[in-house]
Amino acid sequence: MTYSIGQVAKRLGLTTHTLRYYDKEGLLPSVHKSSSGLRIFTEKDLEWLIIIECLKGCGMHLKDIKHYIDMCMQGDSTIAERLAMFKKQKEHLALQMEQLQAHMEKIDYKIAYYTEAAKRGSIDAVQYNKCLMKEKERIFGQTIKKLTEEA
Amino acid sequence: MTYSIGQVAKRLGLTTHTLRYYDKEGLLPSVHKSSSGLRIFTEKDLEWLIIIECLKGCGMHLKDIKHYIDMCMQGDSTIAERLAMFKKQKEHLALQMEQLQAHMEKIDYKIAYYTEAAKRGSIDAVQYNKCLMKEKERIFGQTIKKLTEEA
DNA sequence: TACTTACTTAAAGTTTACTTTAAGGCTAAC
DNA sequence: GTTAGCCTTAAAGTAAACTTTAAGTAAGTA
Repeated sequence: MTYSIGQVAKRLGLTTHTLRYYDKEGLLPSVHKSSSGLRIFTEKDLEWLIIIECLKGCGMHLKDIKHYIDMCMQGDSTIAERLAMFKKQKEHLALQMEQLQAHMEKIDYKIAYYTEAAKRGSIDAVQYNKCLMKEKERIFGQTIKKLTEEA
Repeated sequence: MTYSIGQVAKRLGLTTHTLRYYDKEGLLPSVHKSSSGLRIFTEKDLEWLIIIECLKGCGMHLKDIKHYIDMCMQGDSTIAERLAMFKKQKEHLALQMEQLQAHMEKIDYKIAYYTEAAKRGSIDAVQYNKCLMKEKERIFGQTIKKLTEEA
């Protein structure tokens, strides 16, 4: 089973321009061309693209993704480096997840805050909800206290 | 307790340039100036900055963050819209976390893959580990199968 | 045959969020 | 009195990942 550039683009939510751009940048070394010059994508190529999207989604730059792909092309001598790269990305990803979790706490607080404000009819009145004020202290207190202590 | 621009920059991991840039862009309407023109940051301003960092970390653009801040300045008439904004951000954030989780699965697979390759001494030999091949199917199979079916 | 989809090169344009440069001036602390 | 840190405006520069434009060609499908 093979796919045209248009089919792949549609399914992965990219444009054909982007796929050609990736190809030009050396990110798709395994994509072959038909006798008439059309790009032919195999399932292996789709796997590559899925990994590219994954690494991009982790915040890796295209040039670093290219470096990884170059290593793959080089063969078994780069196995250790590739393993190290993914281990590093895992740590990075774990950090990102922690940060998103911290953001989520703040956003949940703000939702509670504005829900209370909507109920009471004004921002000023929210302070009378002691429970919310404690929550605020819990979420903002740490960061701000650190600032105060070291100032 | 108040802080200078330099103190705030240091603590929040920003530069003084960036803080002045934010100020210029209207993101820090509550920062006042001393008689000699120095910016004076209060704890309230730090809270603002923490929220700005949070929204930025969620992928929101500065101009949308500014819109939020403008709403805050407008007062109680915008409470409903602000609540809606945070609810939307929560959904967005939940999606992001799901995606990171999906990325993590792929990265864990790659770590297992290259660990096995390192152990066996070659990429080619990895395919003999049936367990890994099943894992690969589980992780890549779905996405690729969807492609195949609808092609 | 007409239409859709694909191909090429090469350069210019876009967006976001800064960062840098320039050039000069004020003020608080040591 | 000098140094460190702060201030101003205004414009130019940077990086990343595309996107767009131009201009022409070729192959496969209804």
